[in-house]
Amino acid sequence: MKMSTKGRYGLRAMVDIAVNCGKGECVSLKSVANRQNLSESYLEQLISPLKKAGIVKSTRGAQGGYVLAKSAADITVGEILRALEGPLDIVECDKGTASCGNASCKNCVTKNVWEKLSESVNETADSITLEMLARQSMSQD
Amino acid sequence: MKMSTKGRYGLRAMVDIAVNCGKGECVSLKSVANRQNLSESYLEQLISPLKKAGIVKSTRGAQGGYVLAKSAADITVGEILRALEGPLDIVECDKGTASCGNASCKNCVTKNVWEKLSESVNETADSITLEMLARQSMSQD
DNA sequence: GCAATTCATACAAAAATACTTGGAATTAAA
DNA sequence: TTTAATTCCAAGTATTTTTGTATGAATTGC
Repeated sequence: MKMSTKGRYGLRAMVDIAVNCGKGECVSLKSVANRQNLSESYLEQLISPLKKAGIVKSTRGAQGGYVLAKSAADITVGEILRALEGPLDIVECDKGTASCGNASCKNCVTKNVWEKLSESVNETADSITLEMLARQSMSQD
Repeated sequence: MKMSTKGRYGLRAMVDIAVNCGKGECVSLKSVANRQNLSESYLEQLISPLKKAGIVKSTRGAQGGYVLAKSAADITVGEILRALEGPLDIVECDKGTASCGNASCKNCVTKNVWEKLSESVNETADSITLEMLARQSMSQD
């Protein structure tokens, strides 16, 4: 039931990028790693799915780095976490036998539970934008 | 982000017990395991925390088994899952350094995110009672 | 006494997590 | 044009967690 470091570190990295690339300049992962006290090489792995999801853009080479691919107000926490962790479903119940015990899912009343939980997690995560977090972070410094 | 088999199997077992012990009689784990197609010895490990949490009662010896320790209407899914899985927190942020990177948690704007997610999961899980699930299950058979 | 059951604990295989390592490709700046 | 800084890519690895199994003791109805 716990979120892995992918989601935890990745969201922190996104807030860091949102805060530190205000003037069109991009930020290197190295600087993110230093500020956030994270391993740079591990961050590299986390940023990759974020790029594929169209959340950040990169420029290679010296002086390169990352910028948000769109406005922070248009990026939700849900979007970020799904890119990093896959579907935010507490239980994936579509395999039938896996959690139901019988292929027909006849007795699978628990399925409704997992669906409701997924719904509430996704709704909550989607209701928070990166801009909100960036604003909070900046008002603290 | 996924719930382990503890929560999945355990909740199914609880629904099974709620459905199959209507007349004050108790149900053996063996019968639960058979109906639900689960390993009996593994179920034994799952029922233990449920007993400690005061959700089921047991009687030992031949003809022994388990009964709900209180009315199914007074048992929530949240209660069951917390007994099985520990706190239903997507991230536990109280350790400071673990997810924040600095002990003072100064920049930990993500903490608010994890707290909101936890809140919505707990609220949703607590809004579903075992009675609702038992009713659904019985109406399907 | 015997069989059925809960209860307790230790062990083990498999899977997932959390990184590290090594290098290739790209590009701005010296 | 070299050099340093960076993204990008793919494996490899140690640790932890998960998902059970195995063994046996304790209890109790028949």
